[in-house]
Amino acid sequence: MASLGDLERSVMTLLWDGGASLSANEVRDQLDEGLAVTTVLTVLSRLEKKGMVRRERSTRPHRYSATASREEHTVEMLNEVLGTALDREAVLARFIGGVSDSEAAALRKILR
Amino acid sequence: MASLGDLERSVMTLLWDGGASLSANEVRDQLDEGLAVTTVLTVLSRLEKKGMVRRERSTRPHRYSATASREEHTVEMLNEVLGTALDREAVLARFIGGVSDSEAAALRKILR
DNA sequence: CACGCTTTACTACACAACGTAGAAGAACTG
DNA sequence: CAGTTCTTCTACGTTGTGTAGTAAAGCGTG
Repeated sequence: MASLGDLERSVMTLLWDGGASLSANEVRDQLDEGLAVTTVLTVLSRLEKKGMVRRERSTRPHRYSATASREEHTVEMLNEVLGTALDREAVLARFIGGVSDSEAAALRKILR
Repeated sequence: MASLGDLERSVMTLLWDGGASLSANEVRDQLDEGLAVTTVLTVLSRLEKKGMVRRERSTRPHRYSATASREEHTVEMLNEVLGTALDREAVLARFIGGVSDSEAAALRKILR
């Protein structure tokens, strides 16, 4: 449902990491791929339809921002995947069993 | 990379949950969607190309089985998603913070 | 207010993934 | 060998994505 194409992901990366909202032109410039603005506009519209981008229509270049942070989005994806499991605990166990030591330490703290 | 279409997922579900290997005809019958066998064969071939299905070519109806268990596959997906995170710990923290109490308890045990 | 510049909307096309299946060829069985 | 069963190859429609042109809409300025 929230899978992203390459260009879509690049755009989201800008919106996620930049913090501030961007106009289509700013996105195009920062992408630095020599794309037409209309291309960027199309992608932004599609991302808006997917609910990943919010568009400020009241300003005159419309400004776009991510509706969720990168972390929130990633967590959503993780939950979507976990939702396909029959045995959630088994999956979680294996998944968590595979993280690094420092990550495991952090998790122990969280779970306490 | 390992995303599945609806039919592909249905087929994998049969192979995962059935345990044993299946022939194309058995898959078609168990799917119970009135599909042509050739349709099932195409899907099985595509799943084989994706590395999710193993095909026994030496027997005469070829028999198909999943190369990884459902859990293994799900964990793989989880790791793929986690791999897109910039701050893995932050993502893990939020993700784990959202699981149920009993799941959290199970994880505490795992992490000990 | 009219004109030109900027921005947006609409439409379009190519390409890949997937669902779907027919036609034809290969293999087994009696 | 003939008939039946199974597999391969090819194909077509649909959908998602990358890409962009054209036209329409909005805005600033004389």
